[in-house]
Amino acid sequence: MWTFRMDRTPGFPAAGFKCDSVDDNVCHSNEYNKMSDMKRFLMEPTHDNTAVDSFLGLGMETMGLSSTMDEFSHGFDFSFLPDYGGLYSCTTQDVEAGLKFEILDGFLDEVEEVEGIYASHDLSSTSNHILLETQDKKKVSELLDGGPYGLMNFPSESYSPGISGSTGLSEWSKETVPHAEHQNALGLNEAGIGRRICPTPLIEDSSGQRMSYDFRPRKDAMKKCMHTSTENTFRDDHLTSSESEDDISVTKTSRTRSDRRKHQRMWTVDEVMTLVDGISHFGVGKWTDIKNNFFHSATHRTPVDIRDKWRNLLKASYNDKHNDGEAEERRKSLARPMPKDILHRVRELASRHPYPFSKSSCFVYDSSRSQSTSKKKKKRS
DNA sequence: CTTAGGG
DNA sequence: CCCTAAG
Repeated sequence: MWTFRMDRTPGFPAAGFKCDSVDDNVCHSNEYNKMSDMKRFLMEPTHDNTAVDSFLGLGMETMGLSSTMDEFSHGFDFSFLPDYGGLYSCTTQDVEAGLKFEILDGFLDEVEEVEGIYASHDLSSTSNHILLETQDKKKVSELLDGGPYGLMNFPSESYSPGISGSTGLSEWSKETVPHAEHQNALGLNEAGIGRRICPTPLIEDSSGQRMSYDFRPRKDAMKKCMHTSTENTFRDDHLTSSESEDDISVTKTSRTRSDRRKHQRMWTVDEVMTLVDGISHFGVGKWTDIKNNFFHSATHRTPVDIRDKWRNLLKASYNDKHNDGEAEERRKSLARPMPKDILHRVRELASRHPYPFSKSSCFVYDSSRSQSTSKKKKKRS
């Protein structure tokens, strides 16, 4: 089992930015060792995803997507990347890789929305598979050197999901859906997210009955691909075949587009960190900027969503601050243990930026510790 | 259209 | 997450 601890530093390459703090960009060398296992895992085609491919009819070649790759990559707009000296070691090939990744995910999203299925992003393993198959192994290796997953250097939002892997994340991430109703509907929140390997291509409903769907890509699917994200590409899988079946089994509830809270996607730790990074760069309140620069590829996560998340983070960090009581323990047993480091950063940023909470003065932070640790925050816009 | 706030 | 008001 891999245990990728989130010793991510402020300047993590997730967003392709350079922080004004010490470390910046590319993965730190000390992470290489940790990643080696994962790399090996990725390099080994032992996991037969071809079944999934054919099942979904998502074979890149089959769809002739490869031919359109150039078009895609050329039309992709990276102009949003500020010149923070932030270089993302992202070659054209990397971009294509990322695009392939996104495209596949785009189809998945399409499927999810249209069919109402949440086949979960387990299928992203398919993407990896394809990537690994289409790219020169050496090349892939290079890509991976930029991080646990080469495409993680893809300049947009947190492509670092891989790093967050670890069991801790899945524990944490599957909690964020408060309503059991959605949890059920999303299925993947129960077990899907966090384990992306799906040895079995069969999609089953909760009763174990196999279901068949038309996964052929649609016209607008392609269009959507351009802006689809791959945020939920966790890699914390440990091939627990026992759970793999649950990963895929998805329940389709009678939810329509009219329903509010359509797909409440839980925020991953990576996203949160990306958000924190974004806030440190642009400051609180510049949510469109943060969205465009740090969550560009995240179709969901509107500026408002980001703002909301920040609001919640503040609350979380606040709660985390002074509650060591018994109520906390009870809460923690059910909820995810939001990484302390993140909460610290949140608190730090919060002390720096006054959130426009005109009335709620319930967010009080002692500026004592945050000042001592301060030095990485830039200036407000 | 973007943000702040409240639901 | 959603909706709305306000700039």
